[in-house]
Amino acid sequence: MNGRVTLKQVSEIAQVSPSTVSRVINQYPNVSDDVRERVLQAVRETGYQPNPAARSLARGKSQVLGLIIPKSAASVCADPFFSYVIQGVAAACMRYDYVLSLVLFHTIEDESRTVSHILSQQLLDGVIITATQRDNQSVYQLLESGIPFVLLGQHDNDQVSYVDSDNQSGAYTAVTYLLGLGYRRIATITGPLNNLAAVQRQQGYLQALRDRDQLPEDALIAVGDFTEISGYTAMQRLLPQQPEAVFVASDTMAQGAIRAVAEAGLRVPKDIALIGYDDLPPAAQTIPPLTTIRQPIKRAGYTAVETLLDILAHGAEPPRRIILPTELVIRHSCDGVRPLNREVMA
Amino acid sequence: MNGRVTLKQVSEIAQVSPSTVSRVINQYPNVSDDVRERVLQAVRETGYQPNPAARSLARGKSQVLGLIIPKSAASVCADPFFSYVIQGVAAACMRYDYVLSLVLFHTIEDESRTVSHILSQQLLDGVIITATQRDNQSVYQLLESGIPFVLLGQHDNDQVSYVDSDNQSGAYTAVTYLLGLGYRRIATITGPLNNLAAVQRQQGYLQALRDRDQLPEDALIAVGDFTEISGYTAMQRLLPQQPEAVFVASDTMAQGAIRAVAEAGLRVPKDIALIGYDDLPPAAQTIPPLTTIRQPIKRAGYTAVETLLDILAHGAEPPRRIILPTELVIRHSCDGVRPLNREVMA
DNA sequence: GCATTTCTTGAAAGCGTTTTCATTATCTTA
DNA sequence: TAAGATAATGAAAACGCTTTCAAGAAATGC
Repeated sequence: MNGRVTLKQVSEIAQVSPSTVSRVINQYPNVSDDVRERVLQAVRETGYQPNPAARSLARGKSQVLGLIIPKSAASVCADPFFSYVIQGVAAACMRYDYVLSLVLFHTIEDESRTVSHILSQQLLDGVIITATQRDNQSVYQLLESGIPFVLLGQHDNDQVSYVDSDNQSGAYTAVTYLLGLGYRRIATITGPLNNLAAVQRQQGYLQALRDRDQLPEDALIAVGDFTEISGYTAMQRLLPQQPEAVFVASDTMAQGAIRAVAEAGLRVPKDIALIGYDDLPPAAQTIPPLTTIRQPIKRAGYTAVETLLDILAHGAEPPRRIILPTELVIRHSCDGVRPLNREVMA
Repeated sequence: MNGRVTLKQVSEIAQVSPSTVSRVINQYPNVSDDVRERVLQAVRETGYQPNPAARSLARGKSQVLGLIIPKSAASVCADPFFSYVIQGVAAACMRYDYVLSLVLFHTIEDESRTVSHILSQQLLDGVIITATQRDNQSVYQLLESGIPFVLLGQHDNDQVSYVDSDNQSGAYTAVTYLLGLGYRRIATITGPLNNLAAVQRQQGYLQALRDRDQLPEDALIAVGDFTEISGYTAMQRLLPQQPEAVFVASDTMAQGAIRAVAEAGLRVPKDIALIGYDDLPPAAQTIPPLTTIRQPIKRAGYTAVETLLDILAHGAEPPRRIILPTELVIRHSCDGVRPLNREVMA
């Protein structure tokens, strides 16, 4: 029938009290089978759907989750990373019947003001925040406010629950793979060092070298900021050092690196091998297609929601720490021949 | 004070009835100045924030807007278009104090089921839907349901309100620009022809040719589907026709086209000029940087929300049709020298 | 200066659920 | 089979706001 059926009307049709209908709807155990069936029948007939507002009011929960992305508009667009996060989170919200409230910031100044504004609305049951900056203020605001939240990305504070992918191990795998192919003088282009993920990838890089008794050289480490152009300039700085291979901490930067290599009249992978990180769609379309480390961004978003719901149900203690595994995706940017020193990969 | 202050508590502090507080909060005119001031003072003191659930219930409005993106997960990610849409919509929702509920579909089968599910929830005050497919079912479902909605993209049905950018004029500008530079034998790579925007861009292309007395040739029209790879193959089909310039209906396809040109041993823009459409960030990073038509996607999202709110406030009649202008962004993919036939651009 | 209109305010009835509490009906168990 | 425990149900009170209605106060018109 029409969409404005109320619980009371259902109760009249089923000849029971509203309380009982509510119990059936919410799957309480203490309802006799025949009554339950009668109610369900009435629900089916009428097409009854509980009114979310009334439910929120009575239960004191909004059934709304916030996704806070504290990044300027420009960078959200440029980076498909956020598309994936949003997708994963949206899918999970859908799946668990939550409404997703998306909060994007345009400027840093907005951020703290808006976060506290958001929180004071008592609108959100919980929050997911993507904050990879090490010193992000919003995280502390959330912590202080006591609202349940999950961070996408890691954090030092031992009260925060987070979901992240294993940056260090991903980087380690990448570099070990390059070493296994026989490459030496492996350089890296890192992300911005105030970004925890960037630091962890760098550490994975260093660890892999050390485990194979390679001495890391400062000259082989160029700092970027995850943008294409920064990959381009970083690579230009690296080229005089004549690295045989480069571990680039993001696919986007790898694109820039490829560009720099090409402009220098060199070839990937013949003259220099490149391995990226992220496995975003453009990675498969570079020339040559990029060998890279896939991180399960979408799944991380999904998992973050599930973790948040778990916290909502069972409390924030103990904090949840979830690290998702990464995966090596082999394409053709490391296919250069390195007959010397060739080893079998672990 | 704490976040659980209720209107009634405020009313006690201000020594007025709850009704009066409500009137002040909602900016009703009929409140004497001194009373209003007393109430506002109490609100400030307590940090009172209205409870959204209670308000929704009483008003019968949820203050939630839905954004429906009927696209498979993969394509949403691949296409930054949607990032922009989401941003614009999210920003506007924020601005007007609405909650954004994001609805993404994974499969087409999901679509109609989920749309009706969504609608039956009586959760959404209104909906924005991005549907560029000409025969999209969801649009009819929305129409039938009577829920207020705005389409991002155009539609034949004369009851639907929409916001879109001016595809035909954008394409017209692009082709006219090429003609003005002296190029002849201008080809086009179109989007999928079940997509209205794609068709309109094609029409703009045709019209521009006709207006300059150029005869369109079927052999110079290659159909793509907005993906990089389709641009690549379309360009391969076009090359034997030796076009001097190509109007490519999306930047993403233009990237593929550049790739095909490069592989054929030719150069953009020296041997063949290319002009794109969209002006997404990657456009500036192609080699050479892409001259393109900028469409204000984010602004369209923002405007769609404003239009929807207008409909919510004043009814869906008459349907709103908003066409936003596009803009020519000149970079370096049309810089080839064409000494013959050079004309002044209109 | 009295009747009429207009303003300002408060009381109270919703809005559609959930949930507590009390009541009755149904089992156990001795 | 009586007493106590347990299960199934309904009445009614929240939840926190908006809004209608009525009443009293102030302003207006003649």
